[in-house]
Amino acid sequence: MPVTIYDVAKEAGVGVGTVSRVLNNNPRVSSETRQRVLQVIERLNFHPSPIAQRLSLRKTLSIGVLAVYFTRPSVVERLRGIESVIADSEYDLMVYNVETPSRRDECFRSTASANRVDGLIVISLAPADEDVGRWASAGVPVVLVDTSHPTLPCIIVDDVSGGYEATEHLIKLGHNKIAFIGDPIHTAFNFRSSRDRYEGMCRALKDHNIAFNPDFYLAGEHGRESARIMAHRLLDMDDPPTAIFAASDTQAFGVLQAAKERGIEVPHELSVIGYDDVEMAEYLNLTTVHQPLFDSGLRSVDLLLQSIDSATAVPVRQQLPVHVVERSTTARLKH
Amino acid sequence: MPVTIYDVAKEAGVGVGTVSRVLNNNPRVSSETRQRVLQVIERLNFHPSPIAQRLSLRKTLSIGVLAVYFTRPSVVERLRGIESVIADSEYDLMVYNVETPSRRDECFRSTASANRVDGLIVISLAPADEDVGRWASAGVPVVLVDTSHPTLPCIIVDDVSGGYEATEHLIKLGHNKIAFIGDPIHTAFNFRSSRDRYEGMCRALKDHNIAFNPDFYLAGEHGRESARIMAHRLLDMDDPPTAIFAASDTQAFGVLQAAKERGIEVPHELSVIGYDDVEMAEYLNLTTVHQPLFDSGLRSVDLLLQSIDSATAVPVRQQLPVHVVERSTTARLKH
DNA sequence: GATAAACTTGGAACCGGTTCCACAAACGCC
DNA sequence: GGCGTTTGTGGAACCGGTTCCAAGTTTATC
Repeated sequence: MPVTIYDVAKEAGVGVGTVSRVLNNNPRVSSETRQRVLQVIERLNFHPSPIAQRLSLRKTLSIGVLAVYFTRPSVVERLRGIESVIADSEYDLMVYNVETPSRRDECFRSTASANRVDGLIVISLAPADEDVGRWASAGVPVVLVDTSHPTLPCIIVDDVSGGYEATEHLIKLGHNKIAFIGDPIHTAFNFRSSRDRYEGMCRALKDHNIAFNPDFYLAGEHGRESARIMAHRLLDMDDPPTAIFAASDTQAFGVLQAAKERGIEVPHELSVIGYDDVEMAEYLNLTTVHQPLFDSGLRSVDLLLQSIDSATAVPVRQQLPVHVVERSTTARLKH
Repeated sequence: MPVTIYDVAKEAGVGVGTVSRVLNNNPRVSSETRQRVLQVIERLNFHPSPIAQRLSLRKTLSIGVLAVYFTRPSVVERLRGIESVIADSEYDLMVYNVETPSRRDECFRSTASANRVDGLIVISLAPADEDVGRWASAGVPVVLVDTSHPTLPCIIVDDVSGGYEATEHLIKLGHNKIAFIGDPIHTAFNFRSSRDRYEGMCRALKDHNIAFNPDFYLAGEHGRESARIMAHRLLDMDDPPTAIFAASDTQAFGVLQAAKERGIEVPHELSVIGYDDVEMAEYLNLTTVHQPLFDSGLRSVDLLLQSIDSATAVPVRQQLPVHVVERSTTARLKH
């Protein structure tokens, strides 16, 4: 039923090779023949089958993106960066969302066979050496975003120094009772960012000779609600913190909610700083650590397309800058 | 280099047909042969090429989602519903993001050739008869979400009655100076929802014999910032509205921002109601009209898979329910 | 023990493109 | 006019699966 290259060839009185050459703008076709073929293509409304092209070219013409919780604001922003580059390329974008370890393993495995995707971007998921080996032997180029591996190109931010800067910002405002709210140490996906941000915090405290009260470290399931509850725990203490560093904006929102619920005024009675600088952070005037989310997506595709073309994957480690964006949830304490 | 079905066949000492039958769990293979072939498959680490399968089966095994502004919270939520069903199916998910009319046309056109996608979900974009015709002649099943066409299955909500209910909620609280903030009448993508919600509002006012002040209708580019500015325009009036109905939660957030900037207390001095019930609405305690976003995505895939299987696309018009969620941005006026 | 039916199996044809090779025609050169 | 080169073209082979048909083998039936 659908029109094929053979139909076009027969109708135009030429061979299939010639039609193919016309399609691919190969100069070795006389201009009269080219005209004739183009007219037939137009008349029959012929569109070459992408699948047949893919089989023949041995390329899938699509690149996969493997993301955890792809509806989280920060991930969405990265995806937007990725999409913006892919839309202008010859590639299609396949999205694989991961919400369970088994789904992750399934995705890691299935993308590691030839002819599934021409390249893969993995967001926030740390692949094991075994996974990396499978991709390598299948010849699938991979770029990591917000996670890293010694042999793979990756786009990251320095979460340790982000945590350091956030903390230093609070210290400079005169705080020394600073609490941390973050993700569990052992998550299903082994996320590093919360831990790194915490480490940055510890270093900053140490550099400023501030002792850290271990009770001020709280970790729980990622999410606003969980952070809200943890914040209440902190504020219930006899000697509560005067500032809270949340490992993400989402968690910072939970902290703000808790403060509101108890009538604690932010920032004059409590300073709150987040991390990510998602769109809502600006709206809610949240002081936070900005990281270039959109840009990270954009660059990851650039890197991927490069390593698809060059075939020799050069492991590049691009570290993007972070900086504190001061808004109105942090301030010097009112005495 | 990659292992093919021929390699497996030769290694196992059988024909390719037999290997294929083993792969597809065809019962017409003796169990000894099956065992032998499976062992070879395991040993050679063979994975059938999806592309070759697709060409041979004449199916792409992927379904496309065409979304406008796929990072908008409401769209993300629909996508999540879509993804949750597709992840469990044999299909891959291809995402096409549209931000300009030319990109929309390009996507409409490119998806309408055979062998690109097995089915298509279109979110919030109204296809022209011409587009629908192209899909039909290419035999591509299409399901529409948040938009409709007489000959295509679609998942919608009744925006008119949503607007009606929102307005009635305000009226019952004693408001009769109610303003509307929505999208421009003529958008690049010809969105209907804002207009329909406005129409619902008009009907409710009429049913309650409340005259509508035309100055209370403001339309501008979708977005928080634009809504904020429009809200200021309303509140600058000599006789300003006591309640504002925003055509989306995002716009309602802009209204709340404006109120805050002028020290107007919500809800006692001004009531604000939104539309969509995105996640942030709950956090910000925004009274709004809930529409089942996740569910709309979910159902659209169900419908699509159904019409892929049955081949005879039964035009179904599923109308999902909406209801007002009362939170704390609407209240009776304080005198 | 002959015949039919059921079960297995191999392999060619096919899906719809690309590409390489062979060959013919045109051209330039001496 | 003969010979090498360039240009244009057709078509076979190939990409890696699925499926159908023919044929061989086994089992059931009388």
